[in-house]
Amino acid sequence: MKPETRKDEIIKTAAKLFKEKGYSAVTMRDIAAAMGMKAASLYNHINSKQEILKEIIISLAEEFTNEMELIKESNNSCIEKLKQIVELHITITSQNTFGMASLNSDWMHLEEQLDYYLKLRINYEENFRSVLSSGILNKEISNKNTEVILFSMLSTLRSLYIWIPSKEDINIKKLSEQLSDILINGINK
Amino acid sequence: MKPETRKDEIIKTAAKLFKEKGYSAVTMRDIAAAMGMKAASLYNHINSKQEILKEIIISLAEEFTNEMELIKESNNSCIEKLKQIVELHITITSQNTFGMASLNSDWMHLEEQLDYYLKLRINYEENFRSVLSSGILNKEISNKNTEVILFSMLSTLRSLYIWIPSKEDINIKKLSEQLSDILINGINK
DNA sequence: AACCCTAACTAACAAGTGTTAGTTGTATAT
DNA sequence: ATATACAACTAACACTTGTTAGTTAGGGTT
Repeated sequence: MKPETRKDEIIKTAAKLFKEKGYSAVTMRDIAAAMGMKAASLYNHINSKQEILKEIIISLAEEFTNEMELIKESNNSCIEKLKQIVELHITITSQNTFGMASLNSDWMHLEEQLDYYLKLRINYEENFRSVLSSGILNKEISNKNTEVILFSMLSTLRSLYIWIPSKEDINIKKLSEQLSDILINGINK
Repeated sequence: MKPETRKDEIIKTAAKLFKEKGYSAVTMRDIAAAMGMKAASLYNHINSKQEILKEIIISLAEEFTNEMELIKESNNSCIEKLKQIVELHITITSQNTFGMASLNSDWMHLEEQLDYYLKLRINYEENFRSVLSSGILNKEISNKNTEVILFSMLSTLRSLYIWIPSKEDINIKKLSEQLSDILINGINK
């Protein structure tokens, strides 16, 4: 829609570098070099290094929070909701693999926004947990340890950013079905 | 067995800090303060910051490599081998959660040892993949996309270090069975 | 008593860090 | 033609970084 501003380009470039080495190991001079300019020039477009991290992480976290809310409130079965959560992760991750790396690995370097991020994260996990719990309650989901299930599914979904880029031209629908199938039905014959 | 040297203490302390903020964000002064000494004093026991990282990561990587080799060469069924891999991860992770954080998040900051680490890692993944493949071949494992299965299981196992510390006094055998069950049989009723 | 080893210290360095101030060239609007 | 805004620049800052050199105190061995 709206054209990409110079600020957007900086954030995108930074996210790429953050994915490779992590927020702390990337310097403003690294980002500037990748943009073909000098470090000081970055400050014509952004206010601080910290702001870059915030922009990357918070927008993604809010996107997850909002979409999760929609899924949770829908009238679908719990299994169906789980499938939608899987697709949600695959969709967002394939659109922004670099940002997802920061979201998962560099959130602890947020400063002012750390509490807000943690709030969103906890909220997301609680909604995820409640989908699982009600699925167990109404016998859609086998009565195994909810926390272990939650941990296992979330671990896989959160790691997608490491794995997705290596797959050239991913088919979101197909990958989503394959992964849902494995997470829900396992691999046993 | 052998008593813990001062060097071991430093490595352990460093690993704890690395888990919280990552290798790059932890300074030698941070490590020294956590040890109750000055940064320069650390160099009576270690040669460099890089050496600390190497000690943490390489010993763990070699442990995984060796154990995986044993599992692979055994005469157990593939499903049984998968269960042993799950238990391997849980055992090592619960013994050294801090080190596992570095292994998973800070390996890219290895310098001289990076190539060696990558060799071990690739070898490990190939052995894992071969267990899955032969399981599919002899119909123990359903014929789903091997790469998606590998990714999903590895993601969960590699994330254990984030999750295990919160469980007070874990029962390795029990957790191992629960997790294997979920990874192999899924959650469907 | 003389020695050495260990393990801490203080002081300092050279390089690198995020960031600010002030300047300059260029395109657009008046 | 003149003014304005944008987006780059150079130079520099105060601080932090990993690391080295040299010193000191204590305990064990000769």
